[in-house]
Amino acid sequence: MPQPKPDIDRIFHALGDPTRRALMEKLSDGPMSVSKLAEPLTMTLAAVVQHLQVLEECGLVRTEKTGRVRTCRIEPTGLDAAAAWLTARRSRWEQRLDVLGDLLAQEEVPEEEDNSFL
Amino acid sequence: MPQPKPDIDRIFHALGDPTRRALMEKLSDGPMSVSKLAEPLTMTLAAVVQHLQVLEECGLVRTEKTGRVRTCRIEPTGLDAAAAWLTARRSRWEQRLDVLGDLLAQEEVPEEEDNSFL
DNA sequence: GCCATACTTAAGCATATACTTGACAATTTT
DNA sequence: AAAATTGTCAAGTATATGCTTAAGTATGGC
Repeated sequence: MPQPKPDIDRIFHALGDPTRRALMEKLSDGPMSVSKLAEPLTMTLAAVVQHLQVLEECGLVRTEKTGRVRTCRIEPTGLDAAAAWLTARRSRWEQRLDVLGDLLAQEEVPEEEDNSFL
Repeated sequence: MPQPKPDIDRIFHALGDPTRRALMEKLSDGPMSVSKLAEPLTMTLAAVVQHLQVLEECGLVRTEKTGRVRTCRIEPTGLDAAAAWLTARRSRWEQRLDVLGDLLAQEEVPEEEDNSFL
């Protein structure tokens, strides 16, 4: 795998905004129209649409327009990459903390990218 | 708990920047001085320090200065909140998708707020 | 003491980001 | 057909962000 990165970059950036995370939380309740999503928010519909575009471009949300209403829903696999990154970091230094007990070794840590657990 | 949010807010924002995630990855190899961290990056030391401040303020990294060198290390519990958020979202709609499958087996998708099954 | 190392701090800058407004288009509803 | 609903699009703006430069502080080695 040469560079599977640009995706995770946009995903984390997307999740970095509190409004967008709020949209994700709202959508966890189930598919919803844009105006329904925007309803409780203190911003214009246009702003919400812009956030939705960000979420859709990085694969966190899928939308479909039927008639005049656009229905938004969570893309189930969308968060996988982010979850994988977090898990990898955590297992990495947990592993290191275990070993840290016995050695202050100067040996290099192997550059394994083991995502097989996903 | 009135406000358990501001923390996760800053954590996701911190992880939203690719340089800061790179720092986290580098620190997964073990504790490191600031200049060692900055070495492979194409930016000034000052910039790296600014990123480190962000990481430290949200509890992802802990630093300690001894002599003239500041040693940075990952704070093991730092990513917990973020991981918890992701897990919660995922389990939420996985659960929903399961129920939705059952519903679809019988009838059409309910249009209005029928979230009683959540 | 003197100089290099390893930061620290403050200021400034250029771009990115999260919005707003307003004008428009497509679909329902009446 | 007219009006209301639901969203789209294009600017524009104000602030946030990532970075640089430059000057300063504290420590360590000679």
